[in-house]
Amino acid sequence: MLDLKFVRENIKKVKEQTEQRELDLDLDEFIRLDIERRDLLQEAESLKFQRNTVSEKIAMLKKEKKDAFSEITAMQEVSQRIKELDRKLSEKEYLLNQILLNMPNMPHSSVAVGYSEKDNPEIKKWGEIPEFAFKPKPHWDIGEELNILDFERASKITGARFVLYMGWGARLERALINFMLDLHTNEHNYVEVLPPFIVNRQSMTGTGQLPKFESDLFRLEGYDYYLIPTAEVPVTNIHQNEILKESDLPLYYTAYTPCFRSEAGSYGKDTRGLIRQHQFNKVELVKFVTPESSYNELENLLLDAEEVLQRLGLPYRVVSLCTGDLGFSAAKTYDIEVWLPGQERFVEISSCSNFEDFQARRANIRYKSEGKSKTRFVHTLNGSGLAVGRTLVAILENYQQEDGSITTPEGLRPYIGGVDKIEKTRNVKSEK
RNA sequence: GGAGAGAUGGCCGAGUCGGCUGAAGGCGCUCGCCUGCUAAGCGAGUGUAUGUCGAAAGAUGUACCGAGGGUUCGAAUCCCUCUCUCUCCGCCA
Repeated sequence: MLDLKFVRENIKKVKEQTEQRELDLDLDEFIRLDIERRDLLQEAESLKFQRNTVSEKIAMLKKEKKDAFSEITAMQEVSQRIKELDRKLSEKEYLLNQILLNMPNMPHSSVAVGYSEKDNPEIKKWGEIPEFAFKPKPHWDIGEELNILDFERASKITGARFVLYMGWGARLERALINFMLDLHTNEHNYVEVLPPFIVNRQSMTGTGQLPKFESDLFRLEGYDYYLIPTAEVPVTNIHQNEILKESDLPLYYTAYTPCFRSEAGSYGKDTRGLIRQHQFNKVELVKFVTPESSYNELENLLLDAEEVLQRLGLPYRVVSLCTGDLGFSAAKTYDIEVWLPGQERFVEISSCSNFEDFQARRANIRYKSEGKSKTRFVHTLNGSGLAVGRTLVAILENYQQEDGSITTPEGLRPYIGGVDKIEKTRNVKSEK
């Protein structure tokens, strides 16, 4: 959420911004409501002052057994008027808040202006695109041939866009989770967190998924609860409504969670394989930092995520999202895209963002330095470290051998009992 | 799911029959004094949000005692609804 005062004072900038994103927000209405709200507030407050003073006087009069009838009748009217003003006021505030909650963050000045992902500048590249003496296969073929990914049975169990990992597939996924968590906790100083996978409306609003993106979420029937679309939501909301000590900052958290996304509106996109699933695993990195340090922290967050790919020997590039491709809550985002030889394309495997105080304001996460009285909003950041399913995809496609087996990345071997090669997992075929 | 108890400031903990209670008292913390050092002692201060005045220091208004609503001139105190915590029973990994 943007600061009301900021919007008021920078209405032109905000307008340009929302127009560029083709958002339908009535900012003139916003200005009008803001003025009305302040007028109402002023009137209500001066009446309340009057009521408080006279009420005290009434108490005195009663104590002295004197008559207070005229004061009381006068205040009856004042109270009625206050009630009316308060009602109008909360109406205006509600409307203002709705507009604010639907207003996206302002991009950082270093973000390139552009309209789509084609305009995202490439920041860096790492690793060699592997050469194959044969035609590399896409992971869905590899996975099914090795009997480690079963899409058919998953759709029987649940439906489309779910996957069943079997044997070495399941083992590899678990190994990746452990590998990532160990790297971030042992070497990058993150505290491991295992949060609830179901959150309430307030948490979803705090990080910016609600109210605008309800259709992307799975909601529990009969509750105001949602399945998390990313660990960002529960982990960022750990400190919802808290005032942190500056000396405790920066806070680094890492969490493994499954992520649930309805993928509404993505029909026909990535329908094969496990690139786009309703449920996938992710190890997330979340930071709470001071405003002064947040952009430096973003660079380091990116490096922490990149290191996972480097240790796994997977080639990737980093792009910086342009203004048109930037997410709702982010001020700046780097996407890491891993190379998938089976599909001959780069696919997003991590997204590292600085939200500045956008989420902190929504979730009311502040900090205070020792001895000083003023509180400030923290800056929050998060990044995937990494999307586990897509990492598994990248390993299958980049490490595939001509005989159909998979060489395992050296860095991962301690997590899979030292095996250097994955071959066919035994499968039970039905006779139909 | 059933029965009961509770929710007050950084923490503990008072708040009588509704009225100088933003909230006693204690602890903690900050600053100052005192003191060979430490400890103890003494004094002052110590919430958040937002508005107004002020260059600033600061002064001042309003709101906030789990959340929302109601009664009242006036509510932490009375009434209603909800949420959460705890205890007991049931069920369950």
